[in-house]
Amino acid sequence: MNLLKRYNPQEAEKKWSEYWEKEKLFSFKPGSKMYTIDTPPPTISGTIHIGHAFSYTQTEFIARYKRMKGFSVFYPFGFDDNGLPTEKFVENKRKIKAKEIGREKFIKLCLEETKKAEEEYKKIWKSLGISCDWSLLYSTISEKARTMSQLSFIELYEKGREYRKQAPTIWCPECHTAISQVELEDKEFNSTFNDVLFETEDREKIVISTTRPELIPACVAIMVHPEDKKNKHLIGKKVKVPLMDYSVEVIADSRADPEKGSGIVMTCTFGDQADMEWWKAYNLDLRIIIDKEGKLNEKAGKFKGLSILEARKKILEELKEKNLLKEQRPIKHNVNVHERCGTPIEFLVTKQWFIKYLDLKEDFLKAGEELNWFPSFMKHRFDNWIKGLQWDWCISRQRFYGIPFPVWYCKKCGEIILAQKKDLPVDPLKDSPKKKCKCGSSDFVAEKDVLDTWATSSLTPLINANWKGSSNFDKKIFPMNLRPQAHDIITFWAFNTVVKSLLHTKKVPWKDIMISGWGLDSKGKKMSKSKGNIVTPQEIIEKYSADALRYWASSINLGNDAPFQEKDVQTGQRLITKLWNASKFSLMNLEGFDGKKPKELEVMDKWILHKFNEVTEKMNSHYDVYEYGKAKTALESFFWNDFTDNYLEAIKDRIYNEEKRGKNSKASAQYTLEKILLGTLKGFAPIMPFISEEIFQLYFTKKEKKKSIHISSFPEFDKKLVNKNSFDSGEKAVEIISKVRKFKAEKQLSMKAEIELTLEKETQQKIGKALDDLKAVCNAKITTGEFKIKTI
RNA sequence: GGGCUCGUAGUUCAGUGGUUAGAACGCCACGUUUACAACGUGGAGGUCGACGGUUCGAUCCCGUUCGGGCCCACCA
Repeated sequence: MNLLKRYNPQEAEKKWSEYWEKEKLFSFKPGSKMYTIDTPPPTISGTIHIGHAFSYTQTEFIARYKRMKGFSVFYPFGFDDNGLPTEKFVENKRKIKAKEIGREKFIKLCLEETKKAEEEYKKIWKSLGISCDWSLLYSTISEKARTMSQLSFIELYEKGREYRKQAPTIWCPECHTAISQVELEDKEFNSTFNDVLFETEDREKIVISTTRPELIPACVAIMVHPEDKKNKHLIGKKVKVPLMDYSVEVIADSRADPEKGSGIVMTCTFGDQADMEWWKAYNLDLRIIIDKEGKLNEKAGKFKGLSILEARKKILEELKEKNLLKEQRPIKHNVNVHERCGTPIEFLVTKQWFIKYLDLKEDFLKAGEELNWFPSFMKHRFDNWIKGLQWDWCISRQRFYGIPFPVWYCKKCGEIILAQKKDLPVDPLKDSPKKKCKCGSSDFVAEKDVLDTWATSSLTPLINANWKGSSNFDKKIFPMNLRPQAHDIITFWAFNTVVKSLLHTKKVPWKDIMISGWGLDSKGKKMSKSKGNIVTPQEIIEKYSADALRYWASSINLGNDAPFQEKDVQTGQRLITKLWNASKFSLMNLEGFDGKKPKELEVMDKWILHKFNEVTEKMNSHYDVYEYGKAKTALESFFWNDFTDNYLEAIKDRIYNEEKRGKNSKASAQYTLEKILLGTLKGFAPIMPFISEEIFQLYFTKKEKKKSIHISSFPEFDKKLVNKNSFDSGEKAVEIISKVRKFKAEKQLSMKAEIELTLEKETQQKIGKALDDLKAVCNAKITTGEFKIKTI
């Protein structure tokens, strides 16, 4: 036993990590008692920070706890390695543009780079001690995921849930690509509100205020509120669009706010979401004047070729010249921009694939009811999102690196041709349909779009359950016990997974959903490369240890965000040192102990067993509702305050002075020490797996007949250990000890200094046989009388 | 504007309808004690964001309000 050595976390963590892998400790074996986890696949975007370590270790605490509770834990790992974030990562890393080097070459590079990045991610996750089964690794671009994602597409098409339609898309003119709503953010701009004069067919001048005069050539209607006294006489009239030679109709719609500007709105295709709703609702003309490069096209007449900002300037000049610009007021307003480049987005109309689901809102809300939410209030976000849904799910993206649609179109008749299920996965650009079209033609056009990555990542429970279409999959794995994830993607990942699961299996995908917060920088701000405030897990692991980092992550209540403070990691490191030292003391004094329970246990021993039993009960009930932080706090406080500060001090006399105190009293201490140390290590094992394994392996492997603490059994509450009398005696003794310590500290005495301690008869009776331990700890002579402490 | 959430010691956070509101870090004093100076013992430090209400009693429950955060909507 090498107990004199100081604990070296770097060495030990590497050693145990390799050991666990070699022993295949965490490999999943299906059994009768299973616990299945739908692990979030991190997006491959090149940046890993401490926030990732924060949320992934929280799942990990649960996985390790459940394993020790005897569950066969299904804990796969995955990567979300396609889609725009990955494309951007590869473009930046290789300093290329996807459009410039072409589809095929770009995909090749993406596959290369994601493979490299994944190895890096894997290394970090392993160094964190994440106990997933790496043989279950999945990736959303893998053949299996491509097959299932395409299968999902085909099945939903067959169910009549999918349609393809010309529709407005969010478009970034800077990046020349369609983007999704998730990729938008708000940015405040200084702008001007321009009062422009329009003229009705009967020569009435009306004022319309706009921040986007360049969209005047895209005007397709004018809206006023039906109850607007000032303006309702305009309804149904034709209005000439300034600078243009066409007219539009005035329509009544309650979404026009009479109090805003002049109360009259110009509807363009498209300036914002409201325009789209109006366009849809009134079947308006389509006048798209902005092209994919962000320039005005021929529909803008003489403004063709100008960029958006040039056109704005030019049109305002002309309006001024013609006296059609009544007033300009500076305003500040928020505009949706693309998060990657900060460019205000535009809406273009393109053909897209959709999943129809607005009719299923009630079912989705019901599904939310069926799930157990931890913490419960997170469910509100899910409900709130569903209630606010207004659009079907657009699942097509005009990108290169993603899962292709298994779809061709007949050149002759336009028929949609789907791939055969048995041929999946297919790449329509390389493969061809096996049969001729109904019309007899075999001339096809491949669908070039790729699927939204959420359309695939929403299948993770099905991918992991080896779903094969219809309801054919491993019912032991699906539905899963737990979906762990952070709160920012409740509306995306959690919601989309519920959608797909209901559509394919009519079941909710999990029993429980555990929502974690974010790990933030020390000021409580999100970590990002551009802000330069990233702290990586690697640097913290190197400087301290993975256990200490995990300690920090365990100290936050479920669902809360956590600013990263190095001092919290230091506290974890201190706990590790304390555990090592306390174990060193214990193991040194367990040498020669025969492991047998002595006939009678001493009072202080029964006291600590009782206390640990209480802690055990708490830990179990906290873990069962995913409150790992509370479990850790309970154990930590027991370990530090009761076990090391009081118990270890109390038994020293019995251990060191066997001849004076008797053989039984030493054996009693040893028996208890062994029990409590083992229990404490097990309790800490899910949070700090390395230090607990290190100490376990020094002494307990043979005793427990387990090759690792992580497959030993978690402490359980034991009725037999409840002992109210000994508990009361012990508490009283500890109370007196702390009074004595205070006395000595105030008198500036050494803790070893001898004193005379006067205790009332009643107190002495209450403390009972623990009085001998107390005497030794306090180095006191006991006399009887009114409570008093005196130096000698 | 809507939903949720947070506001407690210098800092980061626990916590409960009921004596005197806790921990860690930091600070101060003392102590070398055979697990631990990578430490121990003790101490100082709070109007529980503000205002009302319910209650015998509110940091906790209810209402209003102020301030921070997240999500959504708006952004003519």
